[in-house]
Amino acid sequence: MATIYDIAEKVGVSVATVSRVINGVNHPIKRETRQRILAAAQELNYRPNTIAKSLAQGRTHTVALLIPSITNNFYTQISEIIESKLDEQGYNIYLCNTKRSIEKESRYVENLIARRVDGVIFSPTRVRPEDNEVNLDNITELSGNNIAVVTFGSRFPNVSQIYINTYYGACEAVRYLLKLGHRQIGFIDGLTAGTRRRRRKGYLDTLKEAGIEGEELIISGDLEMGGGYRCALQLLQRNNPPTAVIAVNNLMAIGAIKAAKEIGIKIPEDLSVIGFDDSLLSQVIEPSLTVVKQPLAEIGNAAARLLIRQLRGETEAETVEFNTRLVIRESCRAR
Amino acid sequence: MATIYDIAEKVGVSVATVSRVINGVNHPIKRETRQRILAAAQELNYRPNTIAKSLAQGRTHTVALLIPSITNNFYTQISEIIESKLDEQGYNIYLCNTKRSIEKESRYVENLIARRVDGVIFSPTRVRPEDNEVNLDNITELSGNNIAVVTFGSRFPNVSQIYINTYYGACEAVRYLLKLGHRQIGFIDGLTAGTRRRRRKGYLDTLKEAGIEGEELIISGDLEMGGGYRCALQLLQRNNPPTAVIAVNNLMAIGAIKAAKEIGIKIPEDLSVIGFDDSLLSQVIEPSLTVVKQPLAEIGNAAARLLIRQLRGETEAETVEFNTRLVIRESCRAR
DNA sequence: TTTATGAAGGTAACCGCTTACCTAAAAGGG
DNA sequence: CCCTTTTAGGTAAGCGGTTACCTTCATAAA
Repeated sequence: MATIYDIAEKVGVSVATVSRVINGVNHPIKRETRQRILAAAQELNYRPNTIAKSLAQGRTHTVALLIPSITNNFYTQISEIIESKLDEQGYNIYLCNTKRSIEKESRYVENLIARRVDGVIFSPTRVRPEDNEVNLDNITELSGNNIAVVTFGSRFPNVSQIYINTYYGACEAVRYLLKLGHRQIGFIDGLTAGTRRRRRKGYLDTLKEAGIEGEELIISGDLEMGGGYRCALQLLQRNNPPTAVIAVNNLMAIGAIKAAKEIGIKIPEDLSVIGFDDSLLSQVIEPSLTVVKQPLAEIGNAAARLLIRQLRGETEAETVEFNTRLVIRESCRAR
Repeated sequence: MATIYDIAEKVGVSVATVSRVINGVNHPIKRETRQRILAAAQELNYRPNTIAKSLAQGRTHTVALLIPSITNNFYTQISEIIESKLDEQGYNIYLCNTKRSIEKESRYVENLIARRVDGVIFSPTRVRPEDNEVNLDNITELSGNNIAVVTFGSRFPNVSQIYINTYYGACEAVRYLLKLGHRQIGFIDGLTAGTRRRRRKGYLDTLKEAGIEGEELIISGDLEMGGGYRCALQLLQRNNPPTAVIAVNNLMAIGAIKAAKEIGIKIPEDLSVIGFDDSLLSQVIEPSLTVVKQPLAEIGNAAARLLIRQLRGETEAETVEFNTRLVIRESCRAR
């Protein structure tokens, strides 16, 4: 494969001149020389070697997207925006799917440091609340090695991040159900901590304001449809079952609807359901699902923007906060 | 950031020795020296520089996933498998989302050559049938620059590829509908060519065998839900509307169901619907959708396997073929 | 005419690591 | 005891660029 040395030799100039022409740097070059160099490059089918360039310049123009899932609509929507924004700015993206495994996440962090990525957009995984520190280690390792970091989905000190106020989203959902006359409101939580803890808190706080204890109607499952299904079955088979249920993501909400239908509970007549995260699924299921929607496009845009800001050298951490929006469809009814 | 020179100096050995220890190459090293080097590496918080290594070795241990969409379930399912297999083998993955833009695809190909990726898993985009050549250019450019290539979703000569026999999938779908007594079977196609042409051919061939002309019941739209919706409306508002309809992907099938419902056509009583590609959506929609399912996990595994094979030096192109499977749910009925 | 300035290009060190080839001493073999 | 291996390690030339610092003219200004 041709190098700038080959071009230099062919044209009879030095590699410095070739490099300048190829990169269009601000250095005077005779028009004719430039053209001869470009012609030679073409003829030799020259391809710049980004690896060598990265080594020399200490910048790779590569960033990583470190996320818990690439099949979940929430992350794919955000990823699509991020990819498009960063591609525009000349960055390539490493796809790092942690599958909610802390080990894999840590391995990837090591790997990304070794690969000298310029930045990382990171949605950390936590298996248990105590794992907070593990993740902090990963983040401080990255920043400590001079890698720009933007996080979302968790809060960390001194890191640029996107914060989605799902606490109020949960409050709004509960308030809506209270207004519809529900008192027994179940809550289907995830097994892991993370921001979902705040949804649970919003749920509990709002109930308490209304003088209701919610603790015993909380149940946890994995974040998939099956989890929602199983949790709903358990909730609905109590002797004092809820008349409404909130699930922390939309797969679990769908699972809950499925479970209810199967045991003959009509939605929304007998049971109101609210999910988090919007997606086609929520619109396609019958009845269509009322959800607490997170602004995915904005989140993706903001993440890309914060990262680019840092890559340009602005160093102070910035937090961007977004609110959720309750999208009312057909899965809730007054009782 | 510490380099092997720093370690060498600290321990009092040459960089060659350090390099050998760090990489555990097969070269005798005194146990004590090894330990002192490892200790020094630890102390200096040494991180190997993959960039330098790549430059020296001429291999980047990086591959690219070049696909038309990262929000479409079909690609995300496959991508998840590919990521996990290649990660196991020590490869990082560039996420390249072409969004079905030939320009973006070509830009990415240039970029990937410049970045000296070791391989590419490529699902090429074609906007029109004539664009075949454009894509071939991309593929020959890649292989011409000594980059391993595995394609899926299109057929190319002399390239390792996954071939999904959607022709027979389409035939099977049509046969199933014929057996249910349908004669007027509509076909909702995509606007672009690609493998979908084969589905159309399967549809037409099978109808012809049964002595039916299908041409005039073919209609094309974009590959999204809206496209399916609009196409279905047009088909159903003819004066001799179809009693069954096949859509080339599942989003369009869902759109078609939505359209039918809206104009008061009952599914499956008045209209049978079959989609391609399985996903949660197909199961969640009511009635649940009968689909021609493609074996996504197998496709992903095979793609990764074929690529790894090439990365290990086996050069002859290999084609792996998969068949689809008709998953019968509730969206079709005999008439 | 002298001097400063800009145009055009060259030189070579450096980025961090790999690795073919070399050296020297110790161990083993007959 | 001499010769061959093996062990343990060093030397230095790449890999393909970038870029700070020169040099050499030609031109313009004084």
